[in-house]
Amino acid sequence: MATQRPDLPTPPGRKPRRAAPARQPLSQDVIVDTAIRVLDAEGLEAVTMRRVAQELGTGPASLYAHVSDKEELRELMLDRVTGEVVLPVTDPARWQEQLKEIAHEIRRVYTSHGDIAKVSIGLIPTGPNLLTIAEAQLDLMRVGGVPPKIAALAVDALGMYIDADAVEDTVYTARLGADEDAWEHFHRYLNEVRAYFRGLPADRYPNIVGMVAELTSGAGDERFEFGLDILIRGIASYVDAPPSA
Amino acid sequence: MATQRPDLPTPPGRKPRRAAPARQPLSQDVIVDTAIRVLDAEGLEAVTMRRVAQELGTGPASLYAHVSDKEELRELMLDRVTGEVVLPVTDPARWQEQLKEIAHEIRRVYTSHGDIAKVSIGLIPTGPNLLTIAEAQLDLMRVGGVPPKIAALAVDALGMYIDADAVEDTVYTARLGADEDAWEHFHRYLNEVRAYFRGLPADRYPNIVGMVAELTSGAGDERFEFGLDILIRGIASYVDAPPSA
DNA sequence: ACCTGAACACCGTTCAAGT
DNA sequence: ACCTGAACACCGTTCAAGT
Repeated sequence: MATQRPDLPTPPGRKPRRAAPARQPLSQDVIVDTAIRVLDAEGLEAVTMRRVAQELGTGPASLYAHVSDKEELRELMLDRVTGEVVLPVTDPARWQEQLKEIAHEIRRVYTSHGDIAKVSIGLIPTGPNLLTIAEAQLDLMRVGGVPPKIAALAVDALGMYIDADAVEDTVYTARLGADEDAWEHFHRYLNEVRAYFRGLPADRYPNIVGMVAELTSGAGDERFEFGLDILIRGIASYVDAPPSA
Repeated sequence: MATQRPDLPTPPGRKPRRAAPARQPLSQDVIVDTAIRVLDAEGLEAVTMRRVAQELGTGPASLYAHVSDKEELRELMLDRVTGEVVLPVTDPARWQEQLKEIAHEIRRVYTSHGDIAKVSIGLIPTGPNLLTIAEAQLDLMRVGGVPPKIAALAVDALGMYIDADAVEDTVYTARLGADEDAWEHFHRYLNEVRAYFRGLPADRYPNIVGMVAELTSGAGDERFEFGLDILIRGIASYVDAPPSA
């Protein structure tokens, strides 16, 4: 590695080999790394070709040798991130609980990476890490006795629910930059919504007005848990009871 | 209206009152109208401030007198579109079916307006039309005996599912412009996915490889129906049986 | 093969100036 | 009050040219 002795200063008149070599040789990996760093710090909107290139000390055109376009970069980011999801070993006795554990784990990983869930929505999962997750979910439903067709659709429905929830979580926390106290801002907004609902004409919206508390409660984990429960109950209802349709 | 006699040509030397008056006086309504026209024809991405302004024969700056920013315009578009949703009159005996009917109706309206569902995802519904839909859903669950807390969360979960499905539907049909046969393109892509799944290592992805048919079937209505069924079954499971949590 | 500068055809938003 | 031109600070992508 060291063909040079760094303890001696460069002799006068000797030029460094290159003016300013890019710190790291460009590659798909370092591009995705950098993009994720920007994502974590400033959200998906900040991940532009130009911004990523700048972060790497080069121009935007240089990225196109390693990534076909911005959409591909986003999908590569998603698959990298989903690699952080830790999956349980299938335990037939706990298939419903483990299905929930996976959902919680995906949610944890997504919400720790800005609004990456936006990339996932409406995308057929083909990246290796997303496939591994689907495989684990299918395995749990198989041992649980869920009919294959239902299981396939359930993977879809679960994915949609997790994605949509993660996006919702980040929309309000990421709407304002990281400089403001996002959580407090969200609560202020929630209070505005509550007041707005309460002020609605009760004759036109009797159910909404009568359920303001329920509609604006559980902002986070609790709400997610309940929705998940609805889904898992629905899935479990097909065990030994084929769909009527 | 006519203070001028249009059958006679303008006398020489008489100038028309104004050089080229904008066809319609600018207003929030005509801006939203125009934006939706662009959405229907070319999708949400094409709805830019500049494009809408151009369509109205003016500059982008002119829109800011009627709309605070692009995000507000998008939300106004969403609420306008949801006004097309036709709601059933609550029939207690058919609450589950009617809940499904509403879901289908929203899906129909969304998919007929490009990828407008993208605006809905992760947005607390506050527009009058979205509130009317939520009110109808809550009413059905109330007469069905669903506990209020579950009903509130179910509105959320249903919304997420419908939104995510509508986005998925449009991602692949709208990805290529309207000039190509989008449906055929989608089928070709689906076949690629099938071949890709089939070629996966069966020892690592036994469930996926063994369920290729189920995983890539029902592209449209059928898949939506099944997912909806899972959700409604889950919701119904709470009737006279409070949540364990 | 990989990288780059410069250009092309776009963005959202602001603001001083006009009517 | 409403509208506008011009400007500012950005975009994604292409392409001929360099090494």
